Amino acid sequence: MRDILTSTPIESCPVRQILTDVGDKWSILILIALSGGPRRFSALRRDIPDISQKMLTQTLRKLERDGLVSREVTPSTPPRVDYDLTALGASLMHQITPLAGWAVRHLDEITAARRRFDWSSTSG
Amino acid sequence: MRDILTSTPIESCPVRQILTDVGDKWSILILIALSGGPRRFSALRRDIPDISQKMLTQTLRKLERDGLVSREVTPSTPPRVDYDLTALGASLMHQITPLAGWAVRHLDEITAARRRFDWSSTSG
DNA sequence: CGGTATCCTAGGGGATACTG
DNA sequence: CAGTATCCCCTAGGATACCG
Repeated sequence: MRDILTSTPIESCPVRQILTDVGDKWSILILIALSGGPRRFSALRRDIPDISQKMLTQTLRKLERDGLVSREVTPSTPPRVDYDLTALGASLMHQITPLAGWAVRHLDEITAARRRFDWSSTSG
Repeated sequence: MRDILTSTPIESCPVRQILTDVGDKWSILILIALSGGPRRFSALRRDIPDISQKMLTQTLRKLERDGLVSREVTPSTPPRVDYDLTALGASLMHQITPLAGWAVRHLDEITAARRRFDWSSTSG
């Protein structure tokens, strides 16, 4: 796998692309929220209480641009916008789920490692 | 899965933790390089040509702190430092590999979606 | 309701120089 | 060789205000 690094320009490493893409502050949270089914803008705001309106819009646009999320506008008054995972987005979440499982199983281990590291830096 | 969002404080969502952790500019690139076997500092610099010395050190420290990477110093002159994946790091990479496969298989699709999005934004 | 537009700041990350 | 230390820039992202 290491040859990915030399065989392709770094910028185009596919793993890196999706990890940095989905690794920003809000993307996965939105994707997780949408994995429960379609959701309106305001519903997403409630799902993720501490996201700002700006970042919700901005991140949704990015995910839409990537083809991971669909956006359907109903031009009523007041307007109504429904977001949903696309097939591509759903298939990505299918990959994320085992990773989520790993994270849950090993979070304690990571936390413990951090404590050890910080402790031995401080005192030893 | 959506209940992760409400059942726990957002900050502690485990998936988010590892994704933002490994989603920074250099982490996966280093982890990928190390998944080929142990590697010296200077070898990693060659593997990832455009990383700065500062960021290589800094990112390695973070990964070490997380318990994903081990660091072994041989105090010779000149000094020698070997980095390697820990068992935890290797098990993480085990989860990343299928994700990498997905990324490779669907990168074209994402790129196409972006072109469509950018095109329809520009022209109508 | 579902957005823009504007302003502003914390910190990620590069370049360069120095050290044991 | 494998790092610190310093400086400096740029952008992700928050707060606030306005709009159809």
